[in-house]
Amino acid sequence: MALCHPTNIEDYILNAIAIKHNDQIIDLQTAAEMGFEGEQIHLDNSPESLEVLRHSTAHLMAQAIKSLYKDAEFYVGPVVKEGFYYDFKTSETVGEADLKNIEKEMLSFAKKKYEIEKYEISMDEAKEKFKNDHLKLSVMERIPGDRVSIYKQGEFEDLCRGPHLPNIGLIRYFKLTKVAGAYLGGDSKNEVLTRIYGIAFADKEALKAYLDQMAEAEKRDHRKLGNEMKLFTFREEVGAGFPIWLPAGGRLRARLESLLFKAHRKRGYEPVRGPEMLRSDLWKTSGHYQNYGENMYFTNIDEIEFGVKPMNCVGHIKVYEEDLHSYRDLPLKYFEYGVVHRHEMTGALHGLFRVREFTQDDAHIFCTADQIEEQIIEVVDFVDKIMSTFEFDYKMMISTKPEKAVGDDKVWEISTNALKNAMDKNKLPYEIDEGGGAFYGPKIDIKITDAIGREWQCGTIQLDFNLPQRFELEYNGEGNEKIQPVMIHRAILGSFERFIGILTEHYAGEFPMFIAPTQVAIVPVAESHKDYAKELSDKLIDIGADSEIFAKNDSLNKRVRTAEKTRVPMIVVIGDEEIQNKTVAIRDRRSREQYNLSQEDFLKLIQTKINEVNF
RNA sequence: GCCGACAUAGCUCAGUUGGCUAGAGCAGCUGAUUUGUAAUCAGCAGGCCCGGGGUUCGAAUCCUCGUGUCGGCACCA
Repeated sequence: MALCHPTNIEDYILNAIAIKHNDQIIDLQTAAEMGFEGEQIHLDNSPESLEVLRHSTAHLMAQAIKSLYKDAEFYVGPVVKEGFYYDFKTSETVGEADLKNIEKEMLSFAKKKYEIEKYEISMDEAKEKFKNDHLKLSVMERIPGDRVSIYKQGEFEDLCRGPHLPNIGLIRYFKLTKVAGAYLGGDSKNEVLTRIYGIAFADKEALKAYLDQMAEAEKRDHRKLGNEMKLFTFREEVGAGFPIWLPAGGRLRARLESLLFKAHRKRGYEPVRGPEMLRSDLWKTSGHYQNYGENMYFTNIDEIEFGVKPMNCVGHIKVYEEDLHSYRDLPLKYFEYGVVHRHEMTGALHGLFRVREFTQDDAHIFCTADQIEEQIIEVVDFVDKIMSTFEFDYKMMISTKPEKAVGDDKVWEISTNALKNAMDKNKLPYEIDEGGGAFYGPKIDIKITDAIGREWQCGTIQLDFNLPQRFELEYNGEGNEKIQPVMIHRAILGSFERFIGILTEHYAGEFPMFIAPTQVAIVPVAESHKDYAKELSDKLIDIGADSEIFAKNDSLNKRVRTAEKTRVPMIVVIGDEEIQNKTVAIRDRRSREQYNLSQEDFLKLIQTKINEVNF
């Protein structure tokens, strides 16, 4: 297919902005010189088109920045999942308020409709050209070969491999979204550059849809909803990263805990509990003192140093040590809603997603090497049961042996294969994170995506050969020989804090009946109906449901509205009619319907809804 | 920890270039009203303007040091 060389912007919109050749996006500048033919890419919102558009928008932004900040030097400006960014440096401070100015400048450049030209020069020439930009020079250090391409639009030139739009006039619908600091090369030892993020689309509608979607996501932010629904709070005087659970959050959490408790008992786990602080000597034995001490909190009691636990393994090991064990006893499974403290860096704290004190649904399985696979399968199954109950999309990653590791290769191979087999047998997809395992063993991480697309690790399943060895754990084998057990460290929700945060965003606060802080809102029509409301409320408690009576001295409409705003799953209105007929008038939030039920059927319905979920 | 921004009533937010007694809506309290499915009316109360220090005749407002929060980066056993 021949390529046209349009003479005005409108023609570009009609014609291709780039072509796709052997799955590679080739811009017109490159195609013109190389004569490639291929599938046309038009300016639309396809991934290929957006890739080109956003890359060029990043350049346009750099052009605007250069024009506003004369001493600006530029590092890299790639296209990423959520748009694009450019890292740069200037002597002036760039804040959020400056984004509008930069956008304005970008638009005024775009109006000039500069052609984006491409030419190649030798590396030496490039180094001469960018000799005043030490950031660009450091980019060049990493480029192999001795020729580089330069893209030029108006006076602005940038070292770049492309692909780019043919003309900057095509860039119209974009927005600079955030300004941030970022370490050069992603390494905290390096200097900090200014990074501006932006987004661009082919048309106005797509940009608007994107911005609306972001605004929607913001509404379901668990920090906002947690505040509105009074689930939890943080207070400056209490300290950063230490959540306070309010009654509504406490009820929700208690429901989750009790469901999960039963689920563990069904699978043969025994509840145990270790102390909150253990002597530092134990942390030295486990290796945490040496390797992770800077993330732990320590205190002295009678001149003996104690470490507040950052995990529950050691406590469970002490449970294991309390008895002699036979191979016949294994697997042994201990679980605990273990409160742990970790010194997270201030900048890492984020609502309930990242805190300094949290409760893990933690368990340790002590088993024989032969049992690893079946135990993994059981845990993966457990995870899937819970994730599918909540309709979560989740992703699993198997992390393999890292550089720094303990245990011999053979054991690593067996355990890594055990993880892979378990996944394959369940036909569960997974990704491999090569070398991303813990130093004591490979692991499977379960990641859930939040309302704005960020991935958060929740559950984890880790094979541990290190701690059993360090603590010299053993059991008696068939021939009465001493054998070292294998330890599987696992958490399914990960932590109640993070999981409830994600649940809140997932349901936008509209929790399903079985987990909701309050199951039913009761609205008596008039004062004379309050007794019946109380009666109903008591009956609900008897079947394990929480309710709230809205009997304030307000209009009925107002109280229905208030009840609705609490996001309670079901509202029942009761008045003379209901009392006389022993019925309730139901308003179901999910189905948006109103209907009547006899009191008996209503209670049965609630009971069914609460009990229909088991993990 | 790093870069940038922010912190005013329980909540959401006004508060001009430093200058009157720091305001509003919602929530709360009191009264009237007793309501049939998303806001009844009236009144009242509510503030160490995040904390310490400074500049100034005068600071919610300017400077400084903390604390906390937000957006990223780095970190996340």
